[in-house]
Amino acid sequence: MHSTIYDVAERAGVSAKTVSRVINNSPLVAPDTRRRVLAAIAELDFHPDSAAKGLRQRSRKSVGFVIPYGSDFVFQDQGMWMQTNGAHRALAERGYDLVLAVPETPELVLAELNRLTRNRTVDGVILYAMEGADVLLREFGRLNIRYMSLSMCYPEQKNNFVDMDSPHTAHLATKYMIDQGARRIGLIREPERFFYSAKAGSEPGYRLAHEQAGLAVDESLILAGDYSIESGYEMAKRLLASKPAVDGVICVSDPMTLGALRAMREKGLVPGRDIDVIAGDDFPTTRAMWPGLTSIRTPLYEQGYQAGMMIVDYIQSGKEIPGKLLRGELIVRESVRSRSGTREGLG
Amino acid sequence: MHSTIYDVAERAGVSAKTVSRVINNSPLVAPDTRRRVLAAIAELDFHPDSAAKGLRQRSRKSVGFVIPYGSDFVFQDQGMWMQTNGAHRALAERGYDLVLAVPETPELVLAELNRLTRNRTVDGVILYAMEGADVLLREFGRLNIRYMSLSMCYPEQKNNFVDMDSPHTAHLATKYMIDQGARRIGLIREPERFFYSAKAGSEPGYRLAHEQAGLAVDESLILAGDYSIESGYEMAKRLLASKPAVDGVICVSDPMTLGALRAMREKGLVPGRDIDVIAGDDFPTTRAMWPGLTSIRTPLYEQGYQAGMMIVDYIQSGKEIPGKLLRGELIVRESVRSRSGTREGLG
DNA sequence: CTGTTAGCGCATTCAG
DNA sequence: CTGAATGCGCTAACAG
Repeated sequence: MHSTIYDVAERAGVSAKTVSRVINNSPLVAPDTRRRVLAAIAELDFHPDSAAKGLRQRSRKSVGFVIPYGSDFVFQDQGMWMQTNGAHRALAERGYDLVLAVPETPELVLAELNRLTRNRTVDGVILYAMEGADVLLREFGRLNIRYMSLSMCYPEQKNNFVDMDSPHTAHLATKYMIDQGARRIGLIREPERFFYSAKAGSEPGYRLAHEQAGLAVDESLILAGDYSIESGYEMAKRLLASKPAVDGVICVSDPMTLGALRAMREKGLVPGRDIDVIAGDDFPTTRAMWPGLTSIRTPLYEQGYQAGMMIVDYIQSGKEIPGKLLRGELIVRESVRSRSGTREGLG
Repeated sequence: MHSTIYDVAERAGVSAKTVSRVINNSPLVAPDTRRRVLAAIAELDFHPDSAAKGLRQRSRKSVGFVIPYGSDFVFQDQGMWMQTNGAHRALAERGYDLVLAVPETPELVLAELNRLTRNRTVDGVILYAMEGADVLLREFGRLNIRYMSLSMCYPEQKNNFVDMDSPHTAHLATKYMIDQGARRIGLIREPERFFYSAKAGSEPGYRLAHEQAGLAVDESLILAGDYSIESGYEMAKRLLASKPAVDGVICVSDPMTLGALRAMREKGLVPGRDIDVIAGDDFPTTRAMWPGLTSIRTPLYEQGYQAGMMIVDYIQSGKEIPGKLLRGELIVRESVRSRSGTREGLG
């Protein structure tokens, strides 16, 4: 049924080791020999057994993609899928497989990671940041587990992460809204438990923009969501109830934006006409539903891709990789009123 | 660093084989011996090398989840992620890992599958249905590859699939809309290339409901989308331009629904006030954005879960598994006008 | 109930 | 440039 390296060797009239050399692209094979071996491989449709290879080389050529599943936001979040896809692409390019892991509770995370790495199912892991990840990461150091985290997990983390430069994007968004004339801007920011993401999330950027504009920050206008639709709704309701009323809202994720928009709809407020809105992720589905929604576009696919590349670098070099920050961009549409020009609302 | 089965054996004062028996839950071990071995395993934090095990047992205890990547709809589709998650959960429960594969072009699909299975990286695959899958599946038979397809891949497929009972759901939706008074209902259905999904997709259900109501079907009102937002937009534009005008639209997926809603918005039509709409998937994000959107809810997580269970059954029994159809439900909200009662529109 | 022997398929010595 | 011997860590087969 399955042919082995010996079958190929016999057919090509060489030793198994030579076949092995060809498989592994060793330069120490005569061109003609290589050709004969390649032909034999093709004829027999030979595929080297990954388990045997892994046993011998102590590497499975695969990476775990670990998503600690804690709440439903995981399922509501297209971003997760984009990151996964980016990581997969990078790994595939480097010859690694992606093994998905979704521990159901925080307590299971370490056990699952331990299993995957200790039994050599994977050579390393990409870990979605979550509460308590800082503790985990230190444990990894002790256990010698190669990892990359998607988002920073603690303030001093210097290596092995890919995160968004949230302060930068938040600054862009806030500055833009202020420049257009908004004066009381609500911020629905990252959850506390991801707060160390990119050196403290969006808040510093928001504050900086205010400072630069000579505007005081009303602390009650900074609220943390948990990335869910519901939290966006709740936080926006609070913001809309503030006095004096907010004239703009910035949401750092699309699901939260959806919730916020619902709260506005309930009050009869139309984004771009009655209130300013900057949305979070610029997912295709959000774009389609709310034409003209000015958005922060975060390179999520790219984030996953970078993480994939970096974990392979780490695995192959054995050296930790300096963390990387990715910048999003502001996509200007019509949900922020232009006080200087004509008033344009959304249909 | 990593301890082996021999280390454990030595520490427990038994042979390696006995340790092996304990690891594999063989009943042929004295309770006391088992305890001693278990203790040694814990003390050494021993995890049996999956490669060595796989080599010996000719099984990696893993399943490939293959998503042929052809177009962006993959990224727009939260359903994919739900299915993946369902499959992962089932596999985890059965002790299998999930290996993600996303071949970039149709030509690469077979090569990738061949690699994964022939080199024993996976024991079987769950394959997302796509154009040409029927040909692939026959090839699998020849190569003795265990597979489950998400959706039927050809009309006569009897085994190894999990699909939605689309005719049933479409019938539910269409009947409901007719009962509420709609008379010219547009259907934006599955793409041609997935048309064999569930014995010909939604169309039969749509037709049946018309027949039962004594209504003729206007063929020009049945249009195929490609699951993308854009296609929903285009198809809806055509439907809205038909004469006499359609008074209702049924979309079989949420992204297509979003496109359709945009087309309606452009014409100033409000669902539930000026036109009836039944949406496709009932994703959380869609629910949040369009309160009151009457929807078909399809059990996508369940579909993945079933596929996971069934592929393991197939792998372990060696026997093909009869295909399974899952039924969605109709979630009634307010986007279909009730001609009998009061007229209620959407805010 | 437990141990011994052998070998899964490949790649790493170390020789030529 | 090529090959022979050896073993990665584990478990089937076969004893006891």
